[in-house]
Amino acid sequence: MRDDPPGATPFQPHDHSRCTSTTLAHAERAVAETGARLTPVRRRTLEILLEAHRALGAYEVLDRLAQDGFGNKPPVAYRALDFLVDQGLAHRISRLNAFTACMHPGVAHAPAFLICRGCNRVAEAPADPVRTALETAATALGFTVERSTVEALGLCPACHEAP
Amino acid sequence: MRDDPPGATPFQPHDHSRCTSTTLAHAERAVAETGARLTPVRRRTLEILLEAHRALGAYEVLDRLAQDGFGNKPPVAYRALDFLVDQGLAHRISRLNAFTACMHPGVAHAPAFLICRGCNRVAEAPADPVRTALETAATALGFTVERSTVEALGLCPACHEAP
DNA sequence: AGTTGACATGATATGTTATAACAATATATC
DNA sequence: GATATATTGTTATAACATATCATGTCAACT
Repeated sequence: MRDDPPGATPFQPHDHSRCTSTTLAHAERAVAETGARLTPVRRRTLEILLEAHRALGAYEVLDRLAQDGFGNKPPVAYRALDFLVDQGLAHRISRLNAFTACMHPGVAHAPAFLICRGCNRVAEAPADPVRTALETAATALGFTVERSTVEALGLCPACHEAP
Repeated sequence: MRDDPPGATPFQPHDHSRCTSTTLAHAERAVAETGARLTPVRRRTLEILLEAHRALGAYEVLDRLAQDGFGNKPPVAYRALDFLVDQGLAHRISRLNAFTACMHPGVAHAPAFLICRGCNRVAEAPADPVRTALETAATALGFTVERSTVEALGLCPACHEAP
């Protein structure tokens, strides 16, 4: 067993079961603090996202939930996913119409998403300077930014070497 | 008649028929240069986007194409829209699953999109500094960016005043 | 313990967005 | 005008998403 280096991303090798359990433990606490509950469907949905370590469509999530004995109708997946997104435990990747587990829960962040077209994995990159630049551009046109989406499609280090 | 000020955006008043005809004229030339053809459906699709001056869903475009005697099946709209996007004459707004005419065709650009939630109009903002910041963040993780999406949701100047 | 109210889940139905696959037609080139 | 290529049309279906109403669960209060 080894610790993940700081700044670890899904693109780098890491102890997967450990990052999963750490995140789940955090989730329990974080959710409780807001007065919400991490119910079985919600917890399992988060696990599914964590196990995948890539963006999953709502229907992929739904299939797995159904296999585990939860409902098999779309709202089941969408409600759980929306909950996780609201709680900051998952992100929606607009470009893919899909969802990923948040890799830095608890830390205030509005990341840029790096989507590898080789292995389909998604990493979160620190995006403060990106947001700042966007704010500046928007302000120059008199536009007030409320929410923003920053997503990049390309190749991760591993897929770059072995295409 | 008056000229649009440099940096005009859909958020500011401007001579609409003029910006439409200018863009169409440019499109004819630009497309010819690449060896492609601006066929009737494609041309009409671009006109539809230009007339709307906001993001239109593929099926909205399709309805209008059908009214004009073109096919009424989804691929008709999607093909024309994809063509225009490939040619740099239109943009896809990922957040809205919708399309807009490009307001700065010909000029090399990878704009940030400012989406007003008041009036639904979409403006393109210069995004070079934004892309640079994104490149920097990605490179730090060994990720190579090929395409990127930068979209902001918020309020335009007009809607900010009169909500 | 029983009532209430808020939250959560399940089920039905439908709406919206997007593409694969193939046939028919137009256009360019030789 | 024969051939190749690009474009359009059609059928069918896949993939993504939400509205609505019924049912269940849990905690707080009386």
